[in-house]
Amino acid sequence: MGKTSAVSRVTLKTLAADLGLTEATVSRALNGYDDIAEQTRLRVQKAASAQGYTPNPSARRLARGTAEAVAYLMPANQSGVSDSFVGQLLQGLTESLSKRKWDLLVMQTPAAEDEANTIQKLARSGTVSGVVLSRPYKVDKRIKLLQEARLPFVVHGRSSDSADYAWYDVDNIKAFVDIVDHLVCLGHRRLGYIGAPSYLNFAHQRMQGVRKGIRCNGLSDADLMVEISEMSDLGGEQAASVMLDSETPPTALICATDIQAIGALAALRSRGLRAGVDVSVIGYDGLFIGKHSNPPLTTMAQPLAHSGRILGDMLLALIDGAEPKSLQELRNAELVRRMSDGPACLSQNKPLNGRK
Amino acid sequence: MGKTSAVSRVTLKTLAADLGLTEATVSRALNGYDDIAEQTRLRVQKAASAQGYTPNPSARRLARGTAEAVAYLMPANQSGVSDSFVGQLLQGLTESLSKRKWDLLVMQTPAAEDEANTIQKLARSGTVSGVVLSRPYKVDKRIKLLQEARLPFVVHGRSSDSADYAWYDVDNIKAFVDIVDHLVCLGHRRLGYIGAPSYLNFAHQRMQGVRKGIRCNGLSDADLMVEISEMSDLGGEQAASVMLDSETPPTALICATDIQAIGALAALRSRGLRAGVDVSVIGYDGLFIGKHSNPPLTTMAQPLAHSGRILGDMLLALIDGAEPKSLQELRNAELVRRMSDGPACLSQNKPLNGRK
DNA sequence: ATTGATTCCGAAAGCGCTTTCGGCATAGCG
DNA sequence: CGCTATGCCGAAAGCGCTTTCGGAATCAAT
Repeated sequence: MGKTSAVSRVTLKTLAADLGLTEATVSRALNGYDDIAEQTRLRVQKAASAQGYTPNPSARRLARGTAEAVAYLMPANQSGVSDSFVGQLLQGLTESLSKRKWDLLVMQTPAAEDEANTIQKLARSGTVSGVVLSRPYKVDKRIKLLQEARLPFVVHGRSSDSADYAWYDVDNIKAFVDIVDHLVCLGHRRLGYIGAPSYLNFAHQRMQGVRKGIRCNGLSDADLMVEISEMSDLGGEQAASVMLDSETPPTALICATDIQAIGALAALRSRGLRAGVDVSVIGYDGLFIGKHSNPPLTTMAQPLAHSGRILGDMLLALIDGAEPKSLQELRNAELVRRMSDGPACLSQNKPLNGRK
Repeated sequence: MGKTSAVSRVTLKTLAADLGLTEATVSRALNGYDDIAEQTRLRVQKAASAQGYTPNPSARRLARGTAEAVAYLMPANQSGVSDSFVGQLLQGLTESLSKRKWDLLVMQTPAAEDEANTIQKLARSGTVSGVVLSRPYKVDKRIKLLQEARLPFVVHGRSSDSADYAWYDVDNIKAFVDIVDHLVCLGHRRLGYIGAPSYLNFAHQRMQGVRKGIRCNGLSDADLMVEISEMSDLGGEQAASVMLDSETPPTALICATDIQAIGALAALRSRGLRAGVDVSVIGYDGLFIGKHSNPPLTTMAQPLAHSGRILGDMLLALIDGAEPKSLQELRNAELVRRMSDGPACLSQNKPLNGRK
């Protein structure tokens, strides 16, 4: 038989012909215009679903002049460790968008130089009517470009100046102040911070939080040791090693991300140190997997349960004309204590006297 | 200044007017037709990039009759644990598609009943010219629907009858035979298998693999204890608990996924059993996080490094007219030994004699 | 100088849908 | 019965781009 030619498409034209109506009438009937007799509308709808008519989105978009689609800009996966939140976020986004039957595109901004290009193309081509941007940089060109292009967008996170656009973020500063508070309460006086590259604004914020926490608790910069590493277990392990092997090692390690914290735990183990008793380790993210690390990781859990849907809803509202400034949502992270934190050993807090 | 009206779009028409040419000519110049004088082509290209012209994809798609886009059908996230591979896969897909500047849509097939509907709409509307499907069921209606719709697609994984379509998969059977072999070599004779719901075909395959391994090693069904659980740490923990608390507990636990294996480790710990010495535990997936479990998890690592790109390339080839059957790629998983497996204690192998 | 082949560009149709506008009915009113 | 209002539908233009076709030049060949 050979392959029969492609299934002949059912278009407005064929539908209209079948019904003895005009394309225009059928279109209006299907799109809820009120100048169509209820009876014909029913007839049309029945025929449409019977023949399995589905409008060609390109044609519709072209005619309507709207994209009926939004794009998600994936964060560049720098260190090989894929971001597990992407899946969840996308799921939420699709949920939110499906209410309007809009499409979700995912894109990656390639090399930094092409960034501008990519965004501008996106805006000018009218491929999408909105954008969700994850994990902005401290100063993020993409945001400026989106603003200039007048393309509605919401940011998952915030860049340094976040006054003028819509975002959904967690209060990183507060979260890390809280961590410091907690640790100080436990008697820790010499802290180590394992940070992430600060061009990522969340990393910057978390660092700020730690600094603020230090000040608020009457400690000085001398009481804080800082190492920046890449966001991977290895990075965390190396950073932790440096601090642990220093003259006056901190009694508690605060990590910008759980991944790094998990690496830090490895560094402890390899030195025979017990996390939670000899040295405290606290991460951030609330990764489910922290429950099963060795020992289970105490962490600041960020609420990303419905972040995807929230971002989606925000974007839709924005496209409908809402004020960006009215769409800024700040959530709080929550400390979930597992086993990697504990009171400071007093002996360790005064090593200069104790050891020498 | 109030907001200036939307940035006026630069279209073929405006471009052509500026250049004193026809839209048709400009279009052909930009699309590499050879009936355009080299000199005008240059002139056009210069003007286009100067004015930042980007063709409207809807218009182009409509005119060309091709979607220039493919869809990724996300696996439904059943147990709350988001699939971390989604991010990686998408990254690979975008890479592959960007070669042709095609778009990537992600969709989720909603409730099982709507599945047919969703797929048919996808096919009939011409939204995309191809589909990537992840994690098929043992018998997967979506696959049949895609075939009937004559929409090119590649499957990440295989359903039970995989002869006629393109797929990329790991040899699950071999992987689990290998696991059994390995365990038997280590002296284990009583095995437990923590499986996943077998409507997911990979789960079925893995189960088959275990069974085959048992046979090949001269063991009988009586030597294998099986528990099916959902794919989560808790599921794994519960399943492991059941086996561990049975009359004749297995000396080694094979888990369909790392997540479950990690749960199984928890079950061991809570019983004071040492993974790797009292009971062996082997997972599957090669999740990075297994390095940091307690103890580090021995696992069969599946190669999903470039799976996204491979799937993308396959799909493009398919759309270009390649034979589906010629696009079937089977990879092997690889055992990475960490700390959760070890030789069987002889005493444990004969508990009926030893204990009673 | 005439013919035929090239080279290059314009004209025009069309992709499938939306939307405005106008017109023919029918209904409602005095 | 004539009038305007109303309900319903067809006609037509257009969204921005592609692609086929034909025609006006230019060129080479006889």
